Amino acid sequence: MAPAAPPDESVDRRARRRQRTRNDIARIAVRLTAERGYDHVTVDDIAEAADIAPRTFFRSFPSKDDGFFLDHDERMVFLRQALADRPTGEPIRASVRAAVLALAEHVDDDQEAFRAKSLLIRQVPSLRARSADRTGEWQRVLAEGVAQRLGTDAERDLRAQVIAASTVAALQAAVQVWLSTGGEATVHDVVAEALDLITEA
Amino acid sequence: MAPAAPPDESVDRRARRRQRTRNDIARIAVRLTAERGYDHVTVDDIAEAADIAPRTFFRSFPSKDDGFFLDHDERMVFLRQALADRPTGEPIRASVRAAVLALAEHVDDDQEAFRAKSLLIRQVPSLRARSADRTGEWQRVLAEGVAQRLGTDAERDLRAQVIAASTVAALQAAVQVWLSTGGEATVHDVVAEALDLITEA
DNA sequence: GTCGGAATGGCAGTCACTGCCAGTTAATCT
DNA sequence: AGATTAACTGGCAGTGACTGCCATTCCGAC
Repeated sequence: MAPAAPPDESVDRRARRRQRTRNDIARIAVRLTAERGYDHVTVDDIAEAADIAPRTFFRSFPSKDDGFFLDHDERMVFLRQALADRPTGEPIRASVRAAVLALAEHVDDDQEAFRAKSLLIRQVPSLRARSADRTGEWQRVLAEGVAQRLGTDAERDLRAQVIAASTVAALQAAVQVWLSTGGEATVHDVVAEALDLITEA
Repeated sequence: MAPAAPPDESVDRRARRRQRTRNDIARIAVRLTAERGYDHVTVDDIAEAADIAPRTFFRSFPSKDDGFFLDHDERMVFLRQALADRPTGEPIRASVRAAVLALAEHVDDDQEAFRAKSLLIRQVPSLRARSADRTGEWQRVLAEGVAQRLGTDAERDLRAQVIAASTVAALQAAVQVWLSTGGEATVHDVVAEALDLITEA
């Protein structure tokens, strides 16, 4: 038998609790790594600092690295939605641009945390690789959105793929430059400039 | 005292021998993985099939994954050189385009092997992530070449980074589409088309 | 209060990878 | 040829990420 639908509140409560734990663990993992360096922090260390059993860590995150990409999934959802929300009449590049800029703005909320985490990721090979892979997922999201607009099959539409890929690449490049320069500009502005540079000769 | 310079021949011999071993191991690793799937092949399996001790495997490759990226370093050197070889008067985008196309042509030699390996990499998360990271190195090479031409500092020059990033992204996208479609076109042609699409509205 | 499912913990095992030392090979010198 | 020396290889023990399994605990629902 299907169990009686539980009152919303309790479900939310469980989910929220779970989410809070994840946040805590992630925060601790990042802090410890910043302090001691990635390979001087074991999962056991993180677990102990978070006051959980090591086994439990892997119930919250599939791997040690995943604590560093806590908000990735939400951002993917956000990006997909932001793109879908653009008016259908708008030129496709403009829509993509707007969606990505919305995402970038999202980041400016906690620039310092973002900068710290990004620098860490850039330094550690396994995190860097993971990050690059996840960037590929953003690209997939964009490509699908674009293909949907164009009425094509994303995987086979070179145009959609190139638009998505070059956009994400520009975003990525903008963040890297932002990290390397003092950071007097906001992420949003640098990204905007980078997006303009794609199509410029 | 510095040892007397050894006759070239012997040095080359050692290097060649070493290179041959590496090739052998890599080939075996790819074959086994294609047959059984990535996580049903241990390093011990590969070592045994290659008739070496497991410990020796890690003398040839820093990690299990690295066998799949055997020729990466050569390609980076090739790309750097190809870009440096372009005439200084040429527009920068044209130079980058020519260099990347030269690289793509390089691949058409053994399309089938390239396709098989690429499909494998695309399937396996850790290989995919590693691949994405190495793609980032190509981007760095291109960005440095571009910055040198422009007389700027690569890390801080947004324009150089965006040109490099969007180019590599297009290359990447082209390969993915090539993999997804039947492959009636050559890699070179698809890449050329992708590069054109970057700057197109 | 108690029932049932979800979350947690602990344990043992696999596998990637590393440092260390010993044995082997192979190039160089006399 | 035989001694010397450096590179290559192998084995061993240890660490750390991750997994499957089972016992325990927690907590909302009745």
